[in-house]
Amino acid sequence: MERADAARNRARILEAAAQLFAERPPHEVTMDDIAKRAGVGRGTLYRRYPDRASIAVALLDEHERDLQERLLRGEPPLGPGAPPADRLAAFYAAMVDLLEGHSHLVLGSELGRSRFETGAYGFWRAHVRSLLVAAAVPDPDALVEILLAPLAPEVYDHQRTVLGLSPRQITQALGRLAAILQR
Amino acid sequence: MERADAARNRARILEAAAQLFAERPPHEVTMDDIAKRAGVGRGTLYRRYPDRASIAVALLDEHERDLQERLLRGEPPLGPGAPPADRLAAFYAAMVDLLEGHSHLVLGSELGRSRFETGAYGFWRAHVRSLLVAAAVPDPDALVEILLAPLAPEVYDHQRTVLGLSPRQITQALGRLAAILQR
DNA sequence: CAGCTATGCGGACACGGTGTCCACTTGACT
DNA sequence: AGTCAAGTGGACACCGTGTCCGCATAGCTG
Repeated sequence: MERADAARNRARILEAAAQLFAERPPHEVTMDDIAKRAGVGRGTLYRRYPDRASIAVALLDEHERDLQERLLRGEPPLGPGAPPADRLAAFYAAMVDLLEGHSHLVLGSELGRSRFETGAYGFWRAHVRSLLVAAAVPDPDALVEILLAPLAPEVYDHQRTVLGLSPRQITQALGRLAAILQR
Repeated sequence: MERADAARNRARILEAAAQLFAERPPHEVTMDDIAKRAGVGRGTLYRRYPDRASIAVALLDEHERDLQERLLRGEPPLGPGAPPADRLAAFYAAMVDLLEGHSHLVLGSELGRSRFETGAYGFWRAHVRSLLVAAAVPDPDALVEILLAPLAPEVYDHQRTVLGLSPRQITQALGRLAAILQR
């Protein structure tokens, strides 16, 4: 049972963090900044969010839930019903949308390798693995991570920012990757 | 023109760093540790290597040079002469060897996104891009990063350590990826 | 409405790593 | 041997982190 002031502060913290991640590169946002902006003490901040990553994860949570829902019960080709290759391509397209809209948040998480331990990643992994199984690919476990690797926020950011690729180009290239499942 | 003591100290620093990266996770190795182990002051260390990443890059340099040489002038399928798909598969296999042998170094670099700025990455990129061009793939620029993404040290480490995959399994899965070029 | 309790708050604090700076040393050239 | 610039090393100040504990207050109870 969460107290009213606790709930209010959590909302403040998340909003402050969202603002800060939007206006600066993530490694320049300190826990102190977030606490200050939220009008909250350090102790209060650390009580719920032990580090920057957990804040960004919380921020992304709703968007991820939404996509998860569409993967499980949405219309094909994203949802069930379409051939695995098409569903994978649709998944890639949806992830590009998500990265595009919230890349600074995802990047804010600075997850690095701990990215693999988030619940969301586990879900993507399970989803893609099921597509691989449906497509009768040998050794699906080995291929899953490889197919998810291009969705790493750092990779996407580099493609967009440094190389100047458009979301559309990236989506199409990923679509070519998804075609692997067609054999 | 480098003075004799400077050269000696550089060698010491690199050896100390190699030892430390081999015996501990990278984020537990501080610049101070490296300086201590090398028997060198902090100032001396920072003079050449402004951060941990640059040390790891220096350590990896020779191995990368070696692979670059084999890509340019070695026997097919790694070197020139074989079909693009085969050369890409061979490149993947060689990279898995490199990651397997020196993963703690690569990880030590903690490159994160700055990984894309290293000279070695630029070389991999140019190489794979040339294979894509040779295979007449549309929009090679968009596909290059995607094909290199699975070689990110974090991804490889996760596959090996957490998922318990063997280098052979990973190589084979990457080989399946390389088959994209066959159409 | 008053009293109670435990949950939550917040700022002070100690710690550890980073990077800089400058007085001193030492190698290389004359 | 003398000169001087390159190189050295450790002290120092700074910053971010995470913890801890006295205090406030929300929410329950009678």
